[in-house]
Amino acid sequence: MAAMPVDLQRFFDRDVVLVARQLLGARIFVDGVGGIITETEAYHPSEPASHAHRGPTARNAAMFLGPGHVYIYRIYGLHWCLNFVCSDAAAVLIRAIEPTAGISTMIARRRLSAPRELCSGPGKLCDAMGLSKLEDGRSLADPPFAFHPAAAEAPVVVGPRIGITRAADLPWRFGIAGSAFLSRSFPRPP
DNA sequence: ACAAGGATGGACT
DNA sequence: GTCCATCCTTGTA
Repeated sequence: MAAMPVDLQRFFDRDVVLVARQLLGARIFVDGVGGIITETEAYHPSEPASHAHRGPTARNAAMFLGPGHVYIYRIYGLHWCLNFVCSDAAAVLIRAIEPTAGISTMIARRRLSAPRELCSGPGKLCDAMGLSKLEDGRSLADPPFAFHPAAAEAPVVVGPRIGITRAADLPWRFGIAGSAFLSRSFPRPP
């Protein structure tokens, strides 16, 4: 296993809400299949929606491996969800990606051809990129992963996180404004 | 030992 | 909009 490159370590070893914002526009590939991150959510152990809120367990062990690792868990007994670990066992859930590479592979895995449906949800993008428990705890610096930070900051829309019951008021969901590749639309500001 | 329920997606009305 | 598949982790006894 290669050492975590300094720049990757630095990118993720910061406040999880800042990282979640700055991940918009970054690119992630798994064996060359992937694209541009368009939607994220931040989870911090200090709030009860985080899987690390009650400390280390067998499931969340990857959250305690340090910044730049991948945490993948199963949800509702059938889907996988991809997270990037930050400082303090916090993590960013990747909710949507705009596919740019390996699209024919994604179409084969998803058995759908509409580009907008390939990675527009946390479970969908794991299916499209072939991610499962096997990749849980691996480093983003090592194969099969390739990660490239965003070149420029994208215009951001903000809203409450999806599908949670606790700490549901925190505005910790972020998306690229105007993107056609979000999991669902953001609520209009009041 | 056991019951509850979840950071979802797809099918359907 | 509603319904629910499916299973593993977790809290509680």
